[in-house]
Amino acid sequence: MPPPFPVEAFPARTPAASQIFTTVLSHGPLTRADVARRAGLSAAAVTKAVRPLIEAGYLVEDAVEDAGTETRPALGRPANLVRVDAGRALFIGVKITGDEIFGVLTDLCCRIRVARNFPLTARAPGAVLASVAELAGELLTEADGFGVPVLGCGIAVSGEVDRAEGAVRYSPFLDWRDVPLAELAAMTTGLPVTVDNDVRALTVAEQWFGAGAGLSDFAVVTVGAGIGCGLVVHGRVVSGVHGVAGEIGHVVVDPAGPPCHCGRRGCLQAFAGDAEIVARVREATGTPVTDSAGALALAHAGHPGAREVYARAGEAIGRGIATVANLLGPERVIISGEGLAAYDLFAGQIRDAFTAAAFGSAARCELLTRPLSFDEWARGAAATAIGSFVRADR
Amino acid sequence: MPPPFPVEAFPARTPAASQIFTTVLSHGPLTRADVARRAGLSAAAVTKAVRPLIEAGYLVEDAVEDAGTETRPALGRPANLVRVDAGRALFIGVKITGDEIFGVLTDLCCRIRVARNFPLTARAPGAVLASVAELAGELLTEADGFGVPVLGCGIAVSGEVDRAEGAVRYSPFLDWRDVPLAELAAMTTGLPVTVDNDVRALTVAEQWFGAGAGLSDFAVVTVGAGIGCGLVVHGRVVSGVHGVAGEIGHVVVDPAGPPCHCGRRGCLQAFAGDAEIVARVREATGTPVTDSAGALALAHAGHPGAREVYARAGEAIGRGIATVANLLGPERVIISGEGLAAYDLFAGQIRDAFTAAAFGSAARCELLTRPLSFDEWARGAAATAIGSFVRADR
DNA sequence: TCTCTTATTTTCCTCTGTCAATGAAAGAAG
DNA sequence: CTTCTTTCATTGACAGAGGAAAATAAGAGA
Repeated sequence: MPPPFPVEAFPARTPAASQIFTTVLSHGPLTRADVARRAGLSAAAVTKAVRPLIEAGYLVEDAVEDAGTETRPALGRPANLVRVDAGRALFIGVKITGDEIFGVLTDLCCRIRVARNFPLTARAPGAVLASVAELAGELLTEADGFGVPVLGCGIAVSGEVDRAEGAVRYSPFLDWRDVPLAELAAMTTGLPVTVDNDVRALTVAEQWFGAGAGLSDFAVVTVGAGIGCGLVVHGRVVSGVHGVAGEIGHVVVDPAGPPCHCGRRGCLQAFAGDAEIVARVREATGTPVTDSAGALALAHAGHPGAREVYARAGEAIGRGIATVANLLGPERVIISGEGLAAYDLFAGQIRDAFTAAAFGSAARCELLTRPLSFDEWARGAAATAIGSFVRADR
Repeated sequence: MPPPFPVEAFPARTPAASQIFTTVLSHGPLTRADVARRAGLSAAAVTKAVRPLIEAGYLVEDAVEDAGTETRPALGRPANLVRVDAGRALFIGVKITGDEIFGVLTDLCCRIRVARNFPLTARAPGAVLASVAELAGELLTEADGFGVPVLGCGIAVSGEVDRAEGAVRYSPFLDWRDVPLAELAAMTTGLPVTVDNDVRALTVAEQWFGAGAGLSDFAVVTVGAGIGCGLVVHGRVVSGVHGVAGEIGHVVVDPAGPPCHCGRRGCLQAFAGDAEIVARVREATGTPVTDSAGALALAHAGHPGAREVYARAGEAIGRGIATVANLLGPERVIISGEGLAAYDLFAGQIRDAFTAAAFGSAARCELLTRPLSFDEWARGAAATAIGSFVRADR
């Protein structure tokens, strides 16, 4: 969405410059020669593209200090490392849930500097927007202390989101339909705003700054209140033609399984969603647990019924991941989300079910876990803002 | 794979030229202005790129004859249509199955001109290669009659195929592992050879010449001996990092379902594979049917048990398609394959199951059926060869 | 100091695709 | 019948992106 007033622009007009910057951003300090190799460009092109980025302060050249002698080859001229100046700019990321909003202030390398969260009392777009504006305002005040500009704001919402248009098409949790959130938020915050689906935002963060860096094909599976999945295919996040993609939560794992709130039976969600696990533990143990912590405690205490519930959840998750792997053949699947608190309880089942259901070479896909605090969702939103900033016009 | 001797090269060095040619190839005769709009280029670029292609005979300019007055706007200079000269070159496509090989000779627009098939008696690479050489030889002889050169050969094999390397990594039906088929076949046929997975080849054919033309995201689901799926995401066919993708056949639809030859239970394949349907019809009706035709006849005769088998197959297919739609959000799913002979028996179930299991806007994905003769598999292989020829070095 | 090796920069140079101007070929208006 | 208007197509000048090769830089070792 166009910002309401002129904002500093990223000085990378050519595709090569964007590519070079993102290479440095994702792969830490690199020599120019390395950048050239990774990006498939000539050394000359790198030199030319890097100069304006250094002049603008987005990149810095480290002195030849051999920070890690072991990596430097003995021969030849010592290389100069180029890296992103993380402190050059700040970004705001906001994750909106049905009853709370989380905000973070990050640097250019998407490291969290400040985190804030508010309860959300009303869900009407206007009310939420006011909360977002207040949160952003607080973060902007914090940002003043850093003496560098805030260059963008990302907002993550679950549901169907049209990132290009900056509109929330449908959000069940907020009960929104076709809300032009980017435009509205840009108006109230005075920043360029990027709106994206929450799981996709997290996927972008992994792609640029996490375990997906440098991979052309990977998936992120989030386990928590819902089961989500973000996909990167051919190096690009999959959004789906209609804004829906990665809906793994309602893939039917077992038609005879427990009923799901979506009306069907045996959805992955019904096996492994937070609330569903709690309900299932309650049934299985007869103990009136009311939240994940309670269910978790019961299972950790060794209650066989509770453990069984987690085991079945793990099995369902593993099978869901295998489905993704069979369909897309990703290089890696990153398992993440708040639900990982219970990881020890279903890690084995996830792996076993995955291995059993993965077909042929799809089984060579690597499974990786990455615990996730709730702030990281907001960080994902910030990552989308950084992405928008860096490649403003394509 | 590099051809063993110099072959005519496609005169399109720049990305724009390739793009322009493929636009004309996929979208029939177009005016230059239309091409420019579709390809997002300037009219000048189109004029310049088209000239050498016309000179080389790959494109022709139709006279201003208003073949379809209704489409022509009343105002302005009449446009000249540019189209591909289908007869400018020929290509060979070969599909290898476990017991037969199918070959076609197609023109540049991938229309079948000649079709041939051989039984396959031995499956060792050497023996198969000899058959392929013989088949290609016959087709080359036929090609002589057309007076235009054969510019490439595509070979489609089921299993894991590394198209870039031209190698068959693993083919269960042929019991091959790491066979450098492209290189070998190039040697024996004297043509540039492209090797790809059979379902992906079919998907390429749809993408360039069929119902997927112009779509950036779609899927092809084939129903036949096996259940396959080819995916196009972001305008590119998905191959998977390890050469496996679209393995929908062994997605578990119902853990309590019938056993599958892969060792699990309730795979989509176990519900809807040809042989599995026949077996299930036999069980359900007690009639010793031995092939699809028999099973089909029984169902068409109204035998309730047989109909039920087809209905369950349709349900499983619909659920599999919904899984694809939920994960990738394609614009269209093309249902194809020999199994469509039974389409009337499970069309309703496919649609119902799809609608029930598709999540939110994913349900807006269009389902399209396209009956498929067996020669079309070979045509798919030819399409990959045309693709390789047209964008030889990107 | 000289040589060897690799990194980086500089200096052309090619080459692609755009821009703006111009020519063409209709039908419409007068 | 002439002149306008509109859209298609072509041309030539041009910007500017990225490559190749040569020049320069900076250490290690002889």
